[in-house]
Amino acid sequence: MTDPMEERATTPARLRSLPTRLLSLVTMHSDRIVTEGLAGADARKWHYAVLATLEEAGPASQAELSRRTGVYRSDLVSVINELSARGLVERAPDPADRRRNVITLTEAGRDRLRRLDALLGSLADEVLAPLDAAERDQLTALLTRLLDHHGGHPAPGGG
Amino acid sequence: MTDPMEERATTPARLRSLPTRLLSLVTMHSDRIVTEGLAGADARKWHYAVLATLEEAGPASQAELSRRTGVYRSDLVSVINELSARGLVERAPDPADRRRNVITLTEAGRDRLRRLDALLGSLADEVLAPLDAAERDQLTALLTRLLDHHGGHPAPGGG
DNA sequence: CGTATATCAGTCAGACTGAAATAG
DNA sequence: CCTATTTCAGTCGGACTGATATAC
Repeated sequence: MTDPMEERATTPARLRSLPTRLLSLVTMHSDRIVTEGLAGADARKWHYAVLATLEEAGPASQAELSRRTGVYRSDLVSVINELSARGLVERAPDPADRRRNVITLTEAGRDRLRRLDALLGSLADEVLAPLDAAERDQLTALLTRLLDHHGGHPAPGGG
Repeated sequence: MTDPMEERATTPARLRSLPTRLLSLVTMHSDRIVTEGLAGADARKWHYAVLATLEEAGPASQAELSRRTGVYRSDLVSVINELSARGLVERAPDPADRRRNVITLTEAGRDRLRRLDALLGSLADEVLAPLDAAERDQLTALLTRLLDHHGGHPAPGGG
């Protein structure tokens, strides 16, 4: 059919220039790099999202964390389980509203967040390697406008 | 915890500016728009990829299509099943190499491809709505460089 | 009453793996 | 013998839904 020597057959031009496909493919690479990099540090994306949110906005209920991070309430349960098992957050009942748990960042959690900040920075470097600083800003700006237009992360299920 | 009136709590700056996260989130919106749009036309992303590849590069074996589109050989089976059930492609044994099936685009497949081209164009418009033409080109160029750097679509499993 | 919270039990599509049967 | 092709069966994490118990 084609030269058996070439390892990766060429993809049609139509597919190569489709922006929605480009987004999917680039994100697949990016997600893989980030997921594997975090796994090497015994962490996951949601861990970082929760820790960063707690540091920037202070203690919060799980529902609040869900709204801020985009993680589904149902999935947040296990994330908080994992984080508290590692001593990175504390989960305590809210005396003011006994339906709620108050999630608080511990000192160990703050330390871990520093490490993950650095790690994610270098992983982003790996993903964006071929772009210079100005181009990275350009990309970030364009993506931010798209995201704002489409309403940020999907509002996790009101279940 | 915060004003109960606001529906979507604000996401921390660190998360909002993380390029890898931006990619994930934008792609989630983009994929949803594309998947739902195609579903409304009784099609899926792989359908389009296969049809476009067949038109641009001519008849090919399934392994060849897998290499060109990035669809896994195992998943290609059902895609070809669906396409041939709709009369959009024909699957016939290759007399020159009886391991192979030769997949050929039918006239109906060519027509369908035209429709999907138009549909995907308008779906891409929807995804990129806030960007003008120059910005879309910028985004496409940046993503293309990232994709080339990371080696295109992952080479589907060598089984 | 209606609504929000935390939790659990699942579904579902998509990426990916392993292995069998057949053919080169 | 080793490799390539098609196919099937199945895994695995991630997004997402539904139901329940509890509290407001």
